[in-house]
Amino acid sequence: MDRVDNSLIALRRIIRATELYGRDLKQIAGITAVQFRALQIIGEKGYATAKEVSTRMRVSQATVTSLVDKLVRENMVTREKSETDRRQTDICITEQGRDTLENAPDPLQQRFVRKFAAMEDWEQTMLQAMLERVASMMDAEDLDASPVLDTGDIKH
Amino acid sequence: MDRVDNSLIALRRIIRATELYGRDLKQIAGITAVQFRALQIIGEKGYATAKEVSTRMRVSQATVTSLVDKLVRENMVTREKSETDRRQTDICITEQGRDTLENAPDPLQQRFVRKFAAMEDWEQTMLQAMLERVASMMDAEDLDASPVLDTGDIKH
DNA sequence: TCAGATACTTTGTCTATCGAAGGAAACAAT
DNA sequence: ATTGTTTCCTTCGATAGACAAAGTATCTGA
Repeated sequence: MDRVDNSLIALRRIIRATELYGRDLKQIAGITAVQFRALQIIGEKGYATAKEVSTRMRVSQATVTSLVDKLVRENMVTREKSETDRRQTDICITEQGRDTLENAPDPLQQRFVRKFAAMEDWEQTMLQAMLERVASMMDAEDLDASPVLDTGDIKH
Repeated sequence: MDRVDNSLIALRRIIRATELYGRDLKQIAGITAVQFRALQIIGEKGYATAKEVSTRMRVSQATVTSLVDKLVRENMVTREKSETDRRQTDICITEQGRDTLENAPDPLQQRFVRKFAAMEDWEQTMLQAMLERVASMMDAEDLDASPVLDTGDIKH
């Protein structure tokens, strides 16, 4: 009967771990988790519109504007008026932005990845299935998950 | 090979769901997730010192001060000088604070709890085990997990 | 062509968070 | 006792993230 409770507690611990990691990242790498998420999205194709970032991160456009302001100040990205639709602004990643993307530390994921790799094959499969199950239990809509674990793609 | 990736994506979705829920809570219930966490801790015994809240939430005392300021403004808690150690301030929950604690909506947990309840017995057990496993994969230290799912204990 | 939609920025406001500095009380050691 | 240290809390100033509302520029469909 308190399987639910224990499951929820575990969930809290997981979420908490990512929160704390976000704070570390800020201190260590000089970029915040949120800025990093935005940078990741921009980095995927090398550029992105504000709208796209806004939609994918699920924040308002105003928020994206101020986020991009900071990234511009830090020379991670540049703004360039779109040629095709002059209402749009392409936010383009710079060399330095790429650099940051590639070199940001990701101790949290590494910890996960390391332990994951150490598991038995069947256990990995099971874990994946379970996590996906929980995810669909918790997010109603079909969310774009990318903006969240704060920490870039996995480097194997 | 991309079992890790898919697992991480699922994890991101889970975390994202809790983030979005926090924003909803704020709009609907007029209290933010963070304030709610603090209120929960205070509510456990009916009172708590700033230090205790700070330690358990893992934020600075300065943060707790401003957090408590807001809770005081909203009549959720009161400050009272401790009798035993006059450096300390007891933060005491009020009637209204208790009320908020009891009546805050927790749609996210409810969604989880509902679906959890619908699962087979063996599946519940398995899920719990898996979540606990992931939690221990992600948090190095023995964290106090309580301040995180933003949303109070489960009402069965 | 022009009215409405769309994309973005600006402005102003909130919350959450921190570090540094400081007051007040408690404790410790002579 | 007195003096020095530590602990607890608050104040102050700063920053990030977030949003709403209002404004600007551009596009599109009728």
